[in-house]
Amino acid sequence: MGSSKTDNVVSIKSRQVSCKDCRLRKFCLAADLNVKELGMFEGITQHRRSLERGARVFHIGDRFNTLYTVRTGSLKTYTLTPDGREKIIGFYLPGDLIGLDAMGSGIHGSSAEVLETTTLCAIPFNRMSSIQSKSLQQRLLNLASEQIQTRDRHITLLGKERADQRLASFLVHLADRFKALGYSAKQFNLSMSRADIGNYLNLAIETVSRVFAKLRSSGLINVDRRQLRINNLEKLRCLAAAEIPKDIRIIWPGTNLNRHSQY
Amino acid sequence: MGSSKTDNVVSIKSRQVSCKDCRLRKFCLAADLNVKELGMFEGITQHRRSLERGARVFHIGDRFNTLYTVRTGSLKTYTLTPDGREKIIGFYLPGDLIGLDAMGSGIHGSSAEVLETTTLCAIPFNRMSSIQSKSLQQRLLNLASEQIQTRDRHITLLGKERADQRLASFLVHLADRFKALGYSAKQFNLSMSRADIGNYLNLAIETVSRVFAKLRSSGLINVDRRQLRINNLEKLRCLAAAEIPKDIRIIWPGTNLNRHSQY
DNA sequence: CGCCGTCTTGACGGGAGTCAATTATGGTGG
DNA sequence: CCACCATAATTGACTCCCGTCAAGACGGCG
Repeated sequence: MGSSKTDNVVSIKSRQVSCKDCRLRKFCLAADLNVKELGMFEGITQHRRSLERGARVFHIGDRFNTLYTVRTGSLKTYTLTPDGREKIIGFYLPGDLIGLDAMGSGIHGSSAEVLETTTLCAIPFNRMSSIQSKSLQQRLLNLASEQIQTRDRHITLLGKERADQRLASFLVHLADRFKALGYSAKQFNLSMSRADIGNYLNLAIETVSRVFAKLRSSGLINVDRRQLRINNLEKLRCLAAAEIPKDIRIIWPGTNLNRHSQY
Repeated sequence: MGSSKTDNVVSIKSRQVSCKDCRLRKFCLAADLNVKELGMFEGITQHRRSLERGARVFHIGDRFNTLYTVRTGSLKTYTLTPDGREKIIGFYLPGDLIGLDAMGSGIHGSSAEVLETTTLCAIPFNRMSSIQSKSLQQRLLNLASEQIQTRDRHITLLGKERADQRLASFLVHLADRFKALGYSAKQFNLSMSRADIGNYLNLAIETVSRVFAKLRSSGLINVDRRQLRINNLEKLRCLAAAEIPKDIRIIWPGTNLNRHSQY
């Protein structure tokens, strides 16, 4: 079925929040626009009906023509491995822009799938380009650049060798993002499954489950299904960062560096 | 010292190849420029003296002001982990553009270090922006987008569970890039150390060495120090894709052949 | 030749993957 | 309301790939 869900877009202007008043504007493409530019931008942006869990926004191989900003909800993007399994690249929250990776080739190299009931703003790329706005061009470039840095941080995260560090980093990063959005950093729910988390972090689903259990029993977090509460964000952050450099072993030979029970 | 190496840039116009005749132009920012634009672009681009192995082009935390295109040689970029070790994000070959990740924040989030004697073209970002060229803007955006896709492929590569798949993927990717540059895909030398490769692929240096040995003993490649010869690129590609060619067997030491060594 | 950094090779143990069984949850229909 | 099932998640047992430690080989260079 491909990207059939992009068909029959119904603009629900009556219920839409105008870009001018949108509290997510500072995150999105329209961040730096003046009033006139904002009007033009709003004119081409389509506020789409909500999508249900599992719906695909675009798929690998689809022709690129639209950028999307998450308004509410969340989604994941993934590529396909040569043997046909999905590899999750990122999770996207309100304010995030998706589709940037396809501008270069004109073909989507990843798929985007909704994790929960989600609403998006759709921004036709051609029409957007026709808005001759220096601010908009600049903003687009900056967002692309930021996404490169985001990828770099993800790659760095995947370099952490131990499973608890990777999961802790993931949770801390989520907490920071929710905080930046004005939500609670300590309490939120995970819209992605354990399988998604494991896929994202290169961990088996059982390992994710076990690390959750360990973090819970150590008191750092509470988890019940998708509900997460972080009891000690700072210690979690330390765990995420704490890798024991090899030199420390040389400095304190024979020390029992029990790496698991310190938190 | 920071980015002191960017000081005292000496333009060696006398020996420089003009952008117009540069065989790497189709890869670089100047790809789509018309004659007039090309002249302006060439006017602001500085062709820098060669850098020696270990030289840093920019460092994490440096203020961003210049994009660089690799003319000859190669380099690596890396971030720092929270505990201060480097995590290699990518290797860059002639034609590649570096620095794009810093446009958004204005601060470099990664460092770039030369792996061998290398020459760069330096493109001051402000002056480039002052060239009001639609083609140039577009090209910049496309390259940023492509780098996002490159990162996504790298993340996908890191998701491969077995060490030989990751290393094979790495070698195949290198081969493809050399071929695209007009060099031999079958024979080239690795400008990066085993430690760099391991860091890039999330493998211990010993594992890299062992997998090289296995690939050599299975006849897929020849390696002597940094010299690499690929004897069977297609089978290497299959291994990278986790598709197992029937007539190749790689015997792992201390492993019974039950499970994975059927190839 | 001795020093040093890079790389290789061997031995060993552990963290996490795999397999499997159990529980919890949610949706559906009788 | 409960039986029924599918999916998600947990937990246990076991295996094994690869990281770690250690020693040695191989240049390159003064």
